[in-house]
Amino acid sequence: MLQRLSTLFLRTLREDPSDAEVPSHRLLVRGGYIRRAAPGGFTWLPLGWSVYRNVENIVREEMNRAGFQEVHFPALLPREPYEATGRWADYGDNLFRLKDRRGNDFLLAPTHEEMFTLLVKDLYSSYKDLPLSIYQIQTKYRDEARPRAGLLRGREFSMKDSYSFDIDDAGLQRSYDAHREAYQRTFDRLGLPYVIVSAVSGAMGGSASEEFLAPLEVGEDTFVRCTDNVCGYAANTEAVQVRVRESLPSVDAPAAHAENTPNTPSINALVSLMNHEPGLRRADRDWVAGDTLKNVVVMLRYPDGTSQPLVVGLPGDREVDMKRLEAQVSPAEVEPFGDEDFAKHPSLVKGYIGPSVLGIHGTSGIRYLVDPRVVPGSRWITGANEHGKHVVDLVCGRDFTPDGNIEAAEVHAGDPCPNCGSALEIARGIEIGHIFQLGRKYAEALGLSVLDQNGKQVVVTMGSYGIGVSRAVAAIAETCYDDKGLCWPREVAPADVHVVIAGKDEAQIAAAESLCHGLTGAGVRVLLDDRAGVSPGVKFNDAELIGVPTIVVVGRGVANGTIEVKDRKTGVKEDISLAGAVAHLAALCQ
RNA sequence: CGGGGAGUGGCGCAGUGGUAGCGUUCCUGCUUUGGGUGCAGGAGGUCGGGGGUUCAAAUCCCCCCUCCCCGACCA
Repeated sequence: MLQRLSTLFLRTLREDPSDAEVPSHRLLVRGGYIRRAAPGGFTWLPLGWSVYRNVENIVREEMNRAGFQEVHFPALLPREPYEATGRWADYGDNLFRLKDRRGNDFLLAPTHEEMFTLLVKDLYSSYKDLPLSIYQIQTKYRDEARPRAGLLRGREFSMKDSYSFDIDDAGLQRSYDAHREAYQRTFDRLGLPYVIVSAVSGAMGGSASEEFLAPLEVGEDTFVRCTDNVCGYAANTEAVQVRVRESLPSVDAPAAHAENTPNTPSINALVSLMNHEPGLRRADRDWVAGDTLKNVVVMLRYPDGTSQPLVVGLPGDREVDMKRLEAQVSPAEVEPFGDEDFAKHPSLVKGYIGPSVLGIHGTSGIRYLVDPRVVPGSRWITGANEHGKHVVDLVCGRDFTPDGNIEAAEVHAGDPCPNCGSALEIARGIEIGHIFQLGRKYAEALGLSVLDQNGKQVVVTMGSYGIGVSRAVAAIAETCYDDKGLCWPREVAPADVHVVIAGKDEAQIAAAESLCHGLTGAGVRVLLDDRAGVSPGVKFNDAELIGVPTIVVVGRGVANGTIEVKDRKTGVKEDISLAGAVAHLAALCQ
């Protein structure tokens, strides 16, 4: 393959586009790979499309290698299947909806669980047909509230989505493991570093799920992992399970007693007062925020329009993490509890809410879920449900009983690893893949079952697995660039070798042409900068911006029978003889 | 959706009521040819959209759209 810059549909930019912030967006636009075409939508130019296809092909090859078969669905789909699974409502504003000329509802698919389930139902009806894993590489549509960062979060993007179908849970586990392995191979080939983290399944439903995150600061996901990888634990913050003892040994705490604590609607004010008031001071040490039990009220809004209050109790040194809370209450959305809501619930005294009125059996009737650190036997200072008063020595299990636990408290760096107890660290990552054990949710909703060996109908159990293909292009760019431009791994690069003709000397041009002819004959993909009247400086800069892994300069060395070979990533240059150049470069490119 | 910033030629920017400018890109000619050559001439803009105020609006007022950042949202 030989592409000539003299005719390539390309214009590089001399300056960074002002609306691009993250490196991948900035450099892909500047290098002439993509152009913004719509809010959250991009046009791929020849160089970009070439990289995109390389990535797509690697994904495809690895799926095929694992024995998964490719199919292809429309992106434009009718409402009914999504109605059957409840996702027409659950997806909310994020779903692109439209009507045909008869007024029938359609959607642009955000993902295809329903259609795959129906397709298998359409064709298969026996356990003998299973297991089955099929996939597609398709354009997906999600009406994101805020598209951002170029290709990293668009409203139209390309995704490889696979679905597995098994007769039982053991089969699902095998299919899941097969996908997990295929994903590891895929990301290894793409040159993408990744961390596999435990995740929550969110709107997808189902049980076990893991995310593949490329650990990069520009990523939108926050995850924790065991510092120095002591035990290998890693999880999305949403999925972190706090490790606590079941209960504390029964303490000989005095009976709970209410105290006057005027003007202490905040934890800080309360702790400060408790430490300064002689009658309230603690003998052995100062009170700290972690001694208090903070009760946060929120309103849960469900997709059907109903709403319901919830109180989350947690140690006063932590805030509620909205992402973690929403992951727990999904598909409900969390809204702040406003003054008018307080007016409707007079038993809740803002700033002084305590457990005695909470719980579905309490006077307020509001569900009360607590952080797992609030274990039976733990002792707290908390609101007395009276303005300016708090209760001290309130013991969980003795003086109050919550309705249950909830993982909604912030995770802090240094918190103990749930697995081994060593400190956790917090990092950011780009979600490049996600694998789910869906279970039977979709098969049940859409009636996908097969006959087993005994002639009995068995509901099929499913998994779903996604790789963001267009996002992977951006993620790869993010992992490999410098102040001069992009720097692609060879397998995804738009070419293997970028040949620059440095001078206008006939001998140089002839040498470059002959070299390129030899290279393409050897199966090397070549980009040739044969632009006449363009100064060498411009060509060098463009070559570095475009980021092909090997740059060859055919210039004044030709007089001595040599050319220069430069590694884009390391910057290492070496002069090699023109005579052996094809063999040398072909070996370099494998 | 909340907070902040911004929309002027392909790209980067100036322009606070009076003839739309600069740099770059692009075209022509000469020049230069190993790190974004130099000179000269030229092309390219309904100033995000709509309404309003005014003799006159890129500029002032109102509404909307879009982009960027933070948060919320988000397989």
